[in-house]
Amino acid sequence: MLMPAHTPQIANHLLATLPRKDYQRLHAHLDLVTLTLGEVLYEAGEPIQHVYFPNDVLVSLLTLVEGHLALEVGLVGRDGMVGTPLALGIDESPLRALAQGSGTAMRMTASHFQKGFRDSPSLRREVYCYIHALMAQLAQTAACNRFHVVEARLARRLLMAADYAPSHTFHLTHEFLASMLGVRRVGVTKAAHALQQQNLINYSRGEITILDRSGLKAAACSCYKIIKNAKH
Amino acid sequence: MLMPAHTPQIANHLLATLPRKDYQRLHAHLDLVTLTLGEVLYEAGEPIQHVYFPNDVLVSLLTLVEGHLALEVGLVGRDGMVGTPLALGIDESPLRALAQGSGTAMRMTASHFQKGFRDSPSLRREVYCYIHALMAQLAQTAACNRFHVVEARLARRLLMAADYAPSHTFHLTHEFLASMLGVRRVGVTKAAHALQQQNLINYSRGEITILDRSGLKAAACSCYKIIKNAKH
DNA sequence: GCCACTCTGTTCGATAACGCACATACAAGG
DNA sequence: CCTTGTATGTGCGTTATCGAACAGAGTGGC
Repeated sequence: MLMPAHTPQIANHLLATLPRKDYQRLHAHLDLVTLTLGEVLYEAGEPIQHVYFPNDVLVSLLTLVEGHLALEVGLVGRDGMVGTPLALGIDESPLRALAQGSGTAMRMTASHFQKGFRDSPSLRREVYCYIHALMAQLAQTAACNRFHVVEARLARRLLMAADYAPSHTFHLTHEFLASMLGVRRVGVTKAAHALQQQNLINYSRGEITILDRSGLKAAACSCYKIIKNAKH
Repeated sequence: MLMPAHTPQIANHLLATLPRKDYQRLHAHLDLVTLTLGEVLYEAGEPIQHVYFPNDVLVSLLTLVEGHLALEVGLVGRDGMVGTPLALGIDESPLRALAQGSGTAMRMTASHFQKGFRDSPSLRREVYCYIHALMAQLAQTAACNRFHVVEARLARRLLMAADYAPSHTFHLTHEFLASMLGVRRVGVTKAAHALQQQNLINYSRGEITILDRSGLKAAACSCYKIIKNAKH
């Protein structure tokens, strides 16, 4: 892994690739926190209190559209950060940030982040680069939502969950996935059923296991590869 | 308007709100260019040669998905710039930038922009703020593509065209709109027909006129207002 | 062992959009 | 005038998804 020897718990790529000097200055203000499924890191339209650098947890970014449940438009894992608007000089986001499972992240208050951001050119470079990747992800998601069928989108979503989750099993109910994908729960049930019959996944009462990763890739839309490759 | 007296042709908001001193330093490297419908300002995955600050022209950002025509995921008008990846330290975009009509923009080479960007804190602030608004637009588009019917999305798209176009009539064929919205040409024909029967618009062979702006707003999805309000 | 709850599976008709094919209509040029 | 090309309109059967309602099935508490 990329993490420096003196901080074994830092799996976040943005932090891990900082020069040691820059990292140590930030270190004093970074807290290791544990996030739980369903935790709202910030709400759309409200001031961002903290930024988060996920280690082994997935955070989703959701848009709120009237008459619909929140729709997922982006996913942040250990290669990103939650709270990018602060890096752009904005103190709130139009999106809600929601933890997708249990795991750890490095947390920093907004003001400490802003100071650290000013003082570290390396951090700025990393974060701006990540913002670019996130924009690519938002654009790809827009296209994916338009063109691809539920089954392919579900496969993509499960692959992304698996990439960031600590284990190959994770907790996601059909109901919850339906909200993320912006479809009915029944739509997810059907798609998940189809994937299970192809022996790609297995699930029961919210516990999903990936059986055949490459098969699932074949069932997913090309957006999976595109988004993955955008992060470099 | 916001444009300084000494540069009557500068209608672009980002440039117009710069302090005079900062603007004058940039001025030497800014060219007034005329864009024509269909002109590609940069291609996805190829180095960005110039940035553009639109005056009275609309530029759309398109994602390329295999098996489909390019889908519009964002629109840049006089309140934005084309070439934001350069501000994030990236020299190419995953998106294609396409001029949506004839009009003028201020153009700058990539390297001059990067230098000007380093030297002007005001420009940086403006551009980062715009990047935030653009991200909000991408996210909203993703949701809009998922939830809203063609007629509402068409209405929104026409309103946005009208907001940035010099006149209330503009040239957009059904075929072209279909590609932007990611639907069949027939879908646009039907939706446009419906809007025309409600006396909201009028069109013939690509020339579209808006007859009832507020009526069209009512027919459009709420995304129109949301995206507009995000730009401040 | 029973109850309440959550999660998953199934069915129904309705609808929006699809792909394809063809018909009309208008404009420009020889 | 006639041809060619572009733009728009229409009809057809098909598919993905919707909304709503209900039927099992596993899990945990009492």
